[in-house]
Amino acid sequence: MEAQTFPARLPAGFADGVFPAGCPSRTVLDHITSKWGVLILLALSEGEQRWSELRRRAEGISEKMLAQTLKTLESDGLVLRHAQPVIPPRVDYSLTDRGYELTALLVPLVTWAYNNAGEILRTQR
Amino acid sequence: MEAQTFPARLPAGFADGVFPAGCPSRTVLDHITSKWGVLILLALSEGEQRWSELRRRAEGISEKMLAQTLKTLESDGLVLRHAQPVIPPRVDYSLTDRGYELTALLVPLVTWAYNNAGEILRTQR
DNA sequence: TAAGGTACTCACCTTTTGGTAAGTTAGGTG
DNA sequence: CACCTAACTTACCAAAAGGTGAGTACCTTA
Repeated sequence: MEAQTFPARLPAGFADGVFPAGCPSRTVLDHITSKWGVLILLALSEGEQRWSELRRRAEGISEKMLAQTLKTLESDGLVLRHAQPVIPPRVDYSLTDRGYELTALLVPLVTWAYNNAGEILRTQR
Repeated sequence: MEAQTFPARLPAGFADGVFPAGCPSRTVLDHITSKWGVLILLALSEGEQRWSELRRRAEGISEKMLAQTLKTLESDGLVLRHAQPVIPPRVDYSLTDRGYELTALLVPLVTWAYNNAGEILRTQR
């Protein structure tokens, strides 16, 4: 009764059970699990949207953080920025294929948080 | 061609596409997507572990953050703390059922990050 | 009697994160 | 000619996160 089996298994790279400090996946994980990153990715999972629309959806985000978050996600190849040279400016943001791949995993997580948040906070001491 | 269908759908509570600022799920989401929270949950998904073992696995974590993270996860009902009254002290940490439910969703996400991190960072600019 | 082992806590300080408010761009509109 | 609009950028400041090193408990072993 040594090797118990659990439902979900970590990738082989973590076979020793250690999550190395300098591992590139830490950086990426930080981006995609950041407070605002999650919300923006989720919003975009519903389709292409403009800057102002994203601002509205991720309630409470500042312009600074929206800009910063979008830049990070874009440079990670998760979000596509399509700027039209019109005045006033119009910029549409959407997910790349990689972004869709990711939100497919992110949505269940957020859904779980949404469904369980009530009971979790209610039963705190 | 108005209502495009995407692979993953958000819960009905977000039907308007807005993620409210005061929503309880934001708090829970912050806990479970926190830098150290993810790592601890993942480590525990491999089975019960002692304090010192968790410290080793979540490489780079300080004792302060380990204590803080474990307290948060425990009060969220995700982690179980089992202290044995021996000297020197021995404390075992494990996942609750709710914790396992969560890691089942978390593991695929981290696996994705692990598999894609290399290419994401390589193709930056 | 002194040192060792484990799981912490605390005070203090640094670093990072994030908010606020103002400024920028340039053509279209009154 | 002044103002509007949308999508930003910048400087400055406040708040939060996080690291460091010391201290604690207490029984066991040398």
